[in-house]
This record gives sequence, C-alpha cells and structure tokens, in this order.
Amino acid sequence: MRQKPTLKIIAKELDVSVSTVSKALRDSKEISDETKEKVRAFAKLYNYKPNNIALSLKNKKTKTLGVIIPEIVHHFFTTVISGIEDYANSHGYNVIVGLSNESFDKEVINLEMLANGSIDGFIISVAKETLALKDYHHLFETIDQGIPIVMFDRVLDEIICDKIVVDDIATSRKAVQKLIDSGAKKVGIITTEDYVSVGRLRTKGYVEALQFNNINLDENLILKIEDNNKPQDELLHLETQIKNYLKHNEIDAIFAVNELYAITAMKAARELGYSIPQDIQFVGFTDGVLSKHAFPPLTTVSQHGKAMGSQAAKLLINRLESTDETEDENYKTVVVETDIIERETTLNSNES
Amino acid sequence: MRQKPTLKIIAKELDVSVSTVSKALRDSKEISDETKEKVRAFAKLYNYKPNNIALSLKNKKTKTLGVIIPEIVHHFFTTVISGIEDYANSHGYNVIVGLSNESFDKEVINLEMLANGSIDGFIISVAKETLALKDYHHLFETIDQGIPIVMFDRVLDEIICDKIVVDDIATSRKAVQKLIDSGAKKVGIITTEDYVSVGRLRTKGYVEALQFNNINLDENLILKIEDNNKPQDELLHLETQIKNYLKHNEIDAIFAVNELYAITAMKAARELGYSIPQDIQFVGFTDGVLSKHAFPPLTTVSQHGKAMGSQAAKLLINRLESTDETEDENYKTVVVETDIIERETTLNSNES
DNA sequence: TTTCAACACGAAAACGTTATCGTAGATTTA
DNA sequence: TAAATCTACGATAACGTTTTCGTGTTGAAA
Repeated sequence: MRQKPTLKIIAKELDVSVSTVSKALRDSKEISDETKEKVRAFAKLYNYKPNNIALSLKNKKTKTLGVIIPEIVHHFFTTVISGIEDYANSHGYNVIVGLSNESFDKEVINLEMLANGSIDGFIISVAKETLALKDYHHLFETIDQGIPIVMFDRVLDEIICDKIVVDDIATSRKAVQKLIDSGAKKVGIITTEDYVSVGRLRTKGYVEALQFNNINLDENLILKIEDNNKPQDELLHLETQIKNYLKHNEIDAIFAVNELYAITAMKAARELGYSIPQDIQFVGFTDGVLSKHAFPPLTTVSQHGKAMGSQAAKLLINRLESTDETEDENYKTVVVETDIIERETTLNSNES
Repeated sequence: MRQKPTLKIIAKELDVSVSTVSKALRDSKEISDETKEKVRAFAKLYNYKPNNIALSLKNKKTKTLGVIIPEIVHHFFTTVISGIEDYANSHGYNVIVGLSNESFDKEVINLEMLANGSIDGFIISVAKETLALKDYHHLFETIDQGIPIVMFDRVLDEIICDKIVVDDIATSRKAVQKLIDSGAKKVGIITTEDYVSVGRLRTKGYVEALQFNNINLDENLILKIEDNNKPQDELLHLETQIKNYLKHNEIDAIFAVNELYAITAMKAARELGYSIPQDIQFVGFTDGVLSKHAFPPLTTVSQHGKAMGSQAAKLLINRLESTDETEDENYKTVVVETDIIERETTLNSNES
C-alpha cells in the first residue's frame, strides 16, 4: 500500500517549498519552466491528485450536491436522480443521496448531517410526514444558513426557493379530457389524501375537467387512498379499497394519480370481469417500468423525471456559481412539460 | 442569512481561546464546569455544529461511503442502495453514489473523483464494459492506495476484496429444478452473453440442472441476448430475438436470467397464442416490481437486494473501523440466500 | 515560608491546499 | 555606479478542527 503523495511530500523530495510545487502544478508564471517541468514529471510519476477535502475546506465549496428523497426504490425518483447525476457529473459535481423514508425525523437528520459542510446545496422532495406535520423549520434553517435548496415534485409554497414541478392541475385535466374524448361517461379518480399536494392538485384538475365538460361531479367517484401504517400489507389494503370502490360504483374510466394505483385498479377490474379498455379505460401518472410492461400496457402521463432532475441540478449549480449575491433572489419555478403516452388501456378518440 | 458559527467565533464572543471552546464542547475534564456550561449554552443558542470537512481533514476519515453502480433506474440496484443507506446511516455514515452507465471510462472517472479524499471506501458493481475489457487497473490502484472495496453482484475473481454475491449456479439450478418438478420437459433459458459473469454462471446452473435430471442439452434452447448499442430500440430488439427463439423451438418452460427478459418473453409467448402457465411456464430472476405486478404475476427468484446492500455496508464499515491492519487481509465473500417466490407463471409440482 | 500538585486555561501544531506578500539575486535603466 | 525592476522562489496565513504541551494561579503539604 503506497500512500498518496501530498504537496509536502513532493516538495521535500524535490527539495523545493510547498508553495513552489503548488504553483508549478497550477502553471503559475512565477515559476520557471525548468522547475515546472521537474515538478510535473514527479507528480505524474507518483500519480498526484489534489486532496478534495483540503480543497473543500480551503474554498468553502465541496462541489457536491445533496439529494434528499423519500424513497429510492421508486422509478420516478431514480429517473430524477439519474438526471441530476448526469448534469452534476458533467459539471464537476458529485451527488450524495439521503433517504427520508417518508419520515420527518430522518429528513431532518439527513439535512442537518449534510448541511455541516458536506454539500453546497440541496435538491429535495419532502417526505409525506413533513407534509402532514407542516413543520418546515429545517428547510428554513438551511436556507437561512445560506445553503440553497431546489425543491422538486413535492414542493412547498411556504419555502422560497427554486422549484421544479409539473403542472399537476393542467396535466390531470389533460388526462381526464383524454378519457372523456375516448367516450368515457363516468370517469373516476384514484388519488391520495389531500395533504399530499400532488394528490390534491391532480384531484383538482380532475374536477376542473369534469366541469369543463359539463359533467356533474359525483363525490363517490373520488377514491382517496388511506395510508396504511403497516407496510407489509400495504398492497392488500390498497386492493381491497379499490375493489370495494369498483363494486359500488358504475365507472367506465379511471384516472389514477400514480402507477401503482393504476396497475392495482386494473388487476381488480380484471378480477371483477371487466375487460380493458372496452369496459373500462385507464390512465396513469408517471411513466415507469410498471406502465410499460403492464398487461395491457398502460396509457399514462409521462413526467419526464430525467428532465426534472437535470433541470434541478442546473438551477442549483447556476445559483451556486453565480457571482454570489449579484443577481440572486429571483427564484424560478420551472414547470416541465408532461405528455400522455397512449398505450392500450384507452380507446382511440375516434372509436368512441 | 446568518453565517454558521465556528469555534473561533464562539471563542471570540466568549473571550476564551479556541481550544477551550473545543474542549468544553467535548466535555474535557480540563475545563471547569462553569466554563463548560457557558460554552454549551452559547453553542446551543447559535446551533453550533462542527464542520464535517474540517473534521474529515483532521481525522483523515470522511465517514462517507462511495457506491458505484452501472445504473440507478433498476429495481435491483435501488434495493441494494436502500440497504446500504440504511446500514450506513444508522452507523453515522453517508453515501455518495456514482453512476457508470455501464461505461468503463465513467467508472474510472467516478472512482478517481471520489478516491481523492472524498470517501473512506467503495461498494461497487462493475460496468459491463469493464467486464468486457477486462481492464481492472483502477480497482487495483484504489486498493493499492489503501481504500477498501466491497464488490457485489458483478464481482471479479481477480480482485482481492470483500464480496457479496448470490450463488448464481445453485440458484439457477434450483429454479430450473422447480420448472422440471412442475412437469416441464423442454426447458429453455434466456440469458446474457458469457462475458457478463452472472449470465454465464446462471447458464451453467441451467446446464447442471438438466444433467442432474438426465435431460439432454439442446443448445438451441439457450438464447443469449445480444447487446444492442442503440438504447432507443433495445426493447424492440429484445422482443424480436425472443419471438424468433420461441417460434423455432418447442418449449414448455423458460428460465430467464432477469426480470425484463422474463416479462418480455411472456409477452411474446402470449402474442404467439401460448397460455401461461398451462402451455409454457416461466421463472425469472430478481424480485422487482415488474414481477410482482406482471400478468400473470411472475414466479421468480428473489435476490434480497436490500440484504446484500446492508451486508456490503457492514463488511465495509467493519473493515474501516477495525483497528487498522490488526486482523485484516482475511477477505470474506458472503453469499446471500435466494428464495423462489412462487406466483402464477408456474404450475404446482403436484399438478404435474 | 517554600515546594509541589492540581486546576483551568491558552498557544501552537497538524491535516492538505492556495494566495498574499516578502525578498535575494540577477538584470535593466538612468 | 546607483537605482529601479524583474525573476523565481520561500514563508506565512488561512480554512475549522483536535490534541499535545506548556504555564500562570491556586491551595495544600512540608
């Protein structure tokens, strides 16, 4: 095991001062060509690379981004991370990820752990529990410490910072409209409880689409999935709620606010004897593996997670590298486009 | 924006020396209770937290683990990461992830970027390209620098380090045996090319299982999927290869070395008029979302990715914290158990 | 009274960098 | 020849910690 060479070691070996070595390697004009050549050769030979930690301490910049998400075993979040990584890496930044597991406490701990010098800025999608508790002190504090935050997906109006979102309301309207255009008369929605903002907004879009088409809103057609605390039978719990919902309502189309709800509803519908899409149509949200490989392949709205990720990284890095305090305080919230990917759970509009 | 307090600032404010503040906060007995109290109160008031970077520099330990994987948009890898995070976090470590995108160059860059002080050790699953090139100099070099590596999933015999693997051969044997026990006479395998070690090993297990049951090996039943360089139509490419394979062979069971191959094969089989599992049975590898929500739900072998992840983190952290050089050099390779999760693409053994 | 611990604290070094400033000797300018 | 200017380098401080080693007061022991 060979120990990593440092400036000091090189300096001693070459019998010059540390400053000379540093300057030579940075091609300072204070150093003669002769000395530069000697130092460079030696550095190359021993594979010298400057120590990142020392640089971070000196520059007060770590060149790393902290990403805090509720869950990593989730296609949407991984596409976002992938987008962040791409952009960050190609701009000389590293990415360190923290998982909140939807827990407020873990979110706070992660934030604080990373805020003590480990990272230059955060990209974050807050935990459900944080949403429910409405306790945002940790976010305020890190911003107050001068660490910029970019929020995505689950964003908070109360926090003033850059944000990356999809236009949930408009997208949801678009999805429901698609269903209506394809001949659906009784469109239901499977959504989350209202404290999850994306759920609330998508429900709103659903309502708006109905109004726009002069369809009376039937509250029974809105299924808000209750969270289950026991993750083991989460899925079972979900299924029974949906089956119950399907049995007690006459529905010919469903808009589900995420992939899992859509897939599970399709399974339930099949078991109840519906055929898809003839008897009942489906549109999901988030274009993940599940949608693509579902049976039949699910028509869904694509959130373009990768684009969201790289947008987030871009915004954050721009802010970090803007000549501090110059043109700041004008926080942007960029809304990324969504598309409906038509697959086989919806009828063609002209077939209706 | 309030700037973060440092020892120096606290010291000045309280009119004591930096050392006194440091000692007081670390509860040194050199400091009087009175002073300790004063310092603690002040530190608490201003929410003092020691700067991680400075600590890292001083201690030559960063308390962070570098994880390098080929792809993050992949269920297996995310479960592994999740296991790593869990264990690491609860032991005071952070995790910084690097994506190689299956590219040798990106793997090398990521490794070097992180090896310069940013992390204490690596957990890595090498890129396909690295496997194909058989160029491991970057791995040797980081080990040579005294940075420990734990390899998982795709491991290399040539590298001497801790390893986490599943027993691919045995598991594959078990899966094929299951198919045979359920009455299959003509079992095929859909696998990767041989340079991907997991593919090679699983193929080997397949062959062994046939031998064990005195079934003649028909080379035509082994489909090795060729990699496609154009990621856009990767899926299409896969489908045509599989359909072709199904058309030209008489097969009543398929063992696929990953989820995607299995799902795609099921789709192809359905399109060719097979019914599952009556006409053709399927077993996949890796228990991901796809398997669980496939139609019909796919019988598959579970790799327990989360367990692999936490095992990897445990091995790495143990090595990092073992009183250096004392009991080292005895590298372990732990093999984690696999299970076959029976769902609806296989017949019951007694139905045969 | 002298001597000596014990006590409570401060100074300084170290981790690996970079940047500012100083300066000895060589060279040019007046 | 004296003065000014380069040239090429070294010393030092600084980033925020922790730790080792002093050291000036006490109070107690001799």
